[in-house]
Amino acid sequence: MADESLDGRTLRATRKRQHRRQAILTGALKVFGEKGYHGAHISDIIDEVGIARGTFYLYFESKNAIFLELLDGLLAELRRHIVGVSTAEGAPPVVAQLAGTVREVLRTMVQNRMLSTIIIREAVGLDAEVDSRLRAFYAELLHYIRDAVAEGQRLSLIRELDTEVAAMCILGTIKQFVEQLVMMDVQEVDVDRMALSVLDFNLRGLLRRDAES
Amino acid sequence: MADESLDGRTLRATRKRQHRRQAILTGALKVFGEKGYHGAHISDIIDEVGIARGTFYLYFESKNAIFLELLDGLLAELRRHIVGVSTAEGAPPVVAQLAGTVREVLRTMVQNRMLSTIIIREAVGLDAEVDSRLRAFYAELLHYIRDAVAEGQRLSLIRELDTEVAAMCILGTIKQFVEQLVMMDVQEVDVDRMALSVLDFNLRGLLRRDAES
Amino acid sequence: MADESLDGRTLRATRKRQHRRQAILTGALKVFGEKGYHGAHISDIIDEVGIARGTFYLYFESKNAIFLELLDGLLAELRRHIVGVSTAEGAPPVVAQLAGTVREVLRTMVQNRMLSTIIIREAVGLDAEVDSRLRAFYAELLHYIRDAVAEGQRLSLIRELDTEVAAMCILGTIKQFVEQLVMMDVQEVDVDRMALSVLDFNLRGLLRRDAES
Amino acid sequence: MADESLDGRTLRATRKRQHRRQAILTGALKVFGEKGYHGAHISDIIDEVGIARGTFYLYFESKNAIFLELLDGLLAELRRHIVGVSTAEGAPPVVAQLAGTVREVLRTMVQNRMLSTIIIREAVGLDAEVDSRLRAFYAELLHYIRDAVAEGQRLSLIRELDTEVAAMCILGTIKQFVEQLVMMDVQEVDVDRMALSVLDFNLRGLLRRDAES
DNA sequence: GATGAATGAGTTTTCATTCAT
DNA sequence: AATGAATGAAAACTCATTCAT
Repeated sequence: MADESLDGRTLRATRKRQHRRQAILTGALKVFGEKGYHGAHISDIIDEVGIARGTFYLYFESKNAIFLELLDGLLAELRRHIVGVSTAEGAPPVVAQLAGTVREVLRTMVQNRMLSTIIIREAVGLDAEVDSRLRAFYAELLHYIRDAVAEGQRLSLIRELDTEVAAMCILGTIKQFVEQLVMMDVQEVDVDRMALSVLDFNLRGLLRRDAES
Repeated sequence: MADESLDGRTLRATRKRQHRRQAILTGALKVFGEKGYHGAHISDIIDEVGIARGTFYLYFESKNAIFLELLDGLLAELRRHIVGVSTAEGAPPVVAQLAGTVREVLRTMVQNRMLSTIIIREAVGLDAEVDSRLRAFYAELLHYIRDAVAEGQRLSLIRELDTEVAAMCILGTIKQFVEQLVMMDVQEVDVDRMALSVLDFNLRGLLRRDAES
Repeated sequence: MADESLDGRTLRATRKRQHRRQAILTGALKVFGEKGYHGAHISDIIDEVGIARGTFYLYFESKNAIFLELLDGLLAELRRHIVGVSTAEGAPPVVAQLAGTVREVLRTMVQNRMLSTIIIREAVGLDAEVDSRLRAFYAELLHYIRDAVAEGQRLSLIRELDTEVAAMCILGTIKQFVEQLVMMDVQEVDVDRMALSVLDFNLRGLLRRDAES
Repeated sequence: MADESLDGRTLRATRKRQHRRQAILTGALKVFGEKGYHGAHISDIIDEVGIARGTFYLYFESKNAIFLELLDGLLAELRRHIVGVSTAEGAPPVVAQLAGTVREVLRTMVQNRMLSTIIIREAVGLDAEVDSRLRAFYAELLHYIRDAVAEGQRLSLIRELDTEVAAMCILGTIKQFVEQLVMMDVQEVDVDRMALSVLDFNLRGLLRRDAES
């Protein structure tokens, strides 16, 4: 009996702990999103969550640490959606795969509107650690895009061009869309349509097909 | 004699004042570029310029004020290069005009590498004032691009597409290039070639011409 | 049965309580000895003992209270070894009694190495209470030594000298030895030999016997 | 003219700076002496001196830094009085030289009553830096005393004994006297007489000359 | 005008103690 | 009794801005 009740208690305590930890993360996310990293003070976070000063430090080591954790969370989620383009038989067309990735990245960032703002706008230069993680993430992203483009070339879907330049352009268009989406306080955005628009632009460019001739 | 010498003195004093003011702006630009807005302290600026602490406040009202002035300077210079697309007779082709603008924007930002970093990365969220100026600038830029695209459509150079989306994509590609250029510590970059690459990407997209058929 | 078992339970509970109280005292002693009063945190003590934070406060009122209790314990033990010099018939020679006391004091402090460190180095100035107890203890000690010296003079064993000064010197030599012993991490020290050395120095001084003539 | 007046101004400014620096040191000394290292807060020091919080940090890097400076000052002054025993012809007798050193050490510490308190009681264990300087100082002191004792033995002034033990005993007696002097709030103490008493005790010990035979 | 010493509000972080479970 | 999460007062330190000289 004792054991069971102890287990129950411990379990409940652990859950409560996790719950509060999550509450602090959520509050911090809101505050960071509203005020930016430098404008957000520990005081703002604890006021938002409704906890005492010391309680914050019971769950996180510092302002920087909680920010890093939020950042890591978002980057991890983004990475989950960035899966290499597959050319296996039966796999969807490369372009469709790309469209899927673009759509998921946009969707994730719109859902994490507040943190995305910071990632895109403010995070660079905050901190050596933050910097290096962001750099690494963007490098991965560029690498992924470059590979996809190269694969498209191998399949003769994509024309001859500098894959490096193309990757940068694509990344730029995505970032700009996220920034726009995040700045607009629109709750419901048709992310799918947007992803298709971005992709369409990147695939076909501005010119009329016959304008080049 | 007295009058003349006074005039002379006043003149010289005014010139000296202007000169020093400029020196402080230059020093601040360097420091902001190296350390970012929050990392840059008044101490860093006065050390860089070689003036006393109080002197800084004789020329600028606050840290924020000098930053705003630098920002305004860059935005003004950028605006000078963003001239509406002309369809007057004898004007260069629209595409060439666009290429020119892209080239000048890139060139200006690379030349003002340090401040550009801040505009792209850090300035948003600093301050209501800074924010609104940046928003206004980007809005103008988008507007300019949108108009140019629309003009291209009117001339049947540009295919049917959402000019809003196209403008955002183009802005995104440019920003990404600037960020890349600014991050790389390359002194000499072939901005012209880059502008052409960006333009080429934006004009033609990724796909092979015959891949669509 | 109920009564008996209740008594038994009460008894067992009381014993357990005493046992745990002692465990906390021991853990605190170790921590205080290693880190000093200010460097020792309640967290260190409860980690050392393996109890919860709140449990500590079930047994002791405060950090200061447990420190005071440890201090009192050591002082009481030291006092037990400081018995007045006896001149009763059949009593050992005064010098031998002195030697015994010095030996016991050194031995006790070396055995309580950790607490002794604090008494000698850090305890003064911590707290009015701690201060007054230490002052009282040292005053007693000085008094004891002074009396012993005076007794030695009455018995014509000890030369004419200021007993106050002599007592202070003797106390000083003992404290210095304890400090040295405690600083050296030697586990086994020949306390007896040391006590004899100290005593020899104090009795005979530096000079050659014939150097005075 | 300008140069001269500038020099004058600079000179005056420098003097004022030195003066204020000294005032802070003095205030800190008083506060440290009254409350001990841990009990002394920056707030106490700035209240004592009558300056703003930031001003303190204009002159000293941290609480630890100012304490270290005070400590170094006292140790330096003490070292000035600890000059090796000279056996050159015409030099004063070794014992007289020793007496001089003891007298000067006592005098210096009594004059720097407040800091001496901390050195003797509290300083060990404060900080790695403080610790190592104190250790070094005491090691020097022991070395000096040991050498003096050995020299006395070479000159047949001092009897056969363990110079290490003797040095520790002598150091102990001196420390005890300083502690006593510092604790007593007596303003005027006959340091000379005390130094002679200490020395007499250390030289001749307790026993009557004829008691040993 | 120039100087730089002085200011003090504001920020992060620590840790002994309390209290609901 | 035991637990350990929560508390919040208190402390060190920063830095944009002011002001007497």
